[in-house]
Amino acid sequence: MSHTLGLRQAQKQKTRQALLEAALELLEGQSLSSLGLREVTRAVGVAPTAFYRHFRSTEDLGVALVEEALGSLHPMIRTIVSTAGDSDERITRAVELIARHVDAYPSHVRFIAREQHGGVRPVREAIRNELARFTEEVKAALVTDPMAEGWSDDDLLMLAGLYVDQMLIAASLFLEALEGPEEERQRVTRLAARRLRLISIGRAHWLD
Amino acid sequence: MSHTLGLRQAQKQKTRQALLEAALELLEGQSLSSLGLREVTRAVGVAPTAFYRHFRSTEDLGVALVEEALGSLHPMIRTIVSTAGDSDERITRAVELIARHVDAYPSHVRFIAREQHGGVRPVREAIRNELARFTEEVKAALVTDPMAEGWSDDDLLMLAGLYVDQMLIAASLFLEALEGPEEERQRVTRLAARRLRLISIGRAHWLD
DNA sequence: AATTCCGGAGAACAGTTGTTAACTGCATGG
DNA sequence: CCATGCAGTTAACAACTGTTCTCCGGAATT
Repeated sequence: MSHTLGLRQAQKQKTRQALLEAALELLEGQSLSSLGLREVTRAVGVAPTAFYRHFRSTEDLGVALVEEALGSLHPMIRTIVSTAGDSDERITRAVELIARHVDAYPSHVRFIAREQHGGVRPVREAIRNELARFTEEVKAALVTDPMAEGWSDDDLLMLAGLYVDQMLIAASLFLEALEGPEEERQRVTRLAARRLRLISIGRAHWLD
Repeated sequence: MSHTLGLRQAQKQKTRQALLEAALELLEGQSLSSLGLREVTRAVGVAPTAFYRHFRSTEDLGVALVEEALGSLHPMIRTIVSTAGDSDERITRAVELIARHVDAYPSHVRFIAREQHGGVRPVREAIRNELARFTEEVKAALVTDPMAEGWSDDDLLMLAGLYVDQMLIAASLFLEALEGPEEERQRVTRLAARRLRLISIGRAHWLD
């Protein structure tokens, strides 16, 4: 299946990746809808027209970025939901993993947070679809928990969505705290953990 | 106090308002960081240079839009938190009010959702500050509730933030459902209500 | 009634944008 | 080894951008 790409295609994917990375960096200070194609090629050190060999437009590039950014998030969600331990331990571990992910891929997180409600429809939809897949995955993990007994499918999906949204909010808060003092990070950690704890308590008493 | 503005200043505020409204409309299809000053003046039917009489830049205009958009939201929050009745009634009423607000000011909601994490720092900060004020207000309302007995200040702020974020998420969902079928709006209504209900349950058992 | 103030218009600027066409050189497949 | 394919280049285009300076006309002030 995985042919060792020819020299030709290898070089192509290399500049394609360079374009994506340059775009991600430029997007730290603006939104996708204002990102110019020339701006990106200039940052890479390539002719403007080379852009068209890889993407039809910056919109197109944005959609590709969604896959890349949320692709890196996918394994993390798996790790979080498959963590063992009691409720508090799992929450602490989840927040910790989120913080670490933001440290590792800050521009990915920024891009998703920014473009989730951004000005480019196809990108918004790509993010929405991808997040819906995450939510389904979280829901599937919740079903296996004995606590899920008696829960309707709809309610489980609601809970999963609540968790996913909280994770995104937490990630966004960690991002803002990235260049701040360590104490700010600690504050965010505690806040996010307490939010998740309250949701877990609500979950435990949902069927009362 | 309220002088009837001179003809001069009245006309000025009129075109200023026209600029804000035109910008808000243009921002339905893009982000603030890609909004051009000429674009706005063209939509109003005024010379590009007239823009400078009112704003230093589109960033400046964006900050002004934050006040306008969240100003309209302020009284709604007051209404929600001051509503009487048991938990379920209050939740139903709150979701209803949110839906109605989105119907009345869709572009305001869109602007806030989009620029909360958007590419223009001063605007992000203005939104963050304004939302923090809302959260404080919600917290102040929560304190008056007998259920708040034994709660720490920090936990109350956490809960208030949770509520505010959920309201914003609900508003954003209603916005997406605006041009969709009625059944989609109903789905969002039920989803938002159940989310708030779960949070309220968690709140009721927080001190266990 | 004369003077100042000021919101807006007009023209011009240098710089940027997306897109087109025709090209070059090198890896690829016959 | 030769012919084809194709990633990237070069040059040029019309259209657009933010910003400056100069000016106009009418409201505001005295």
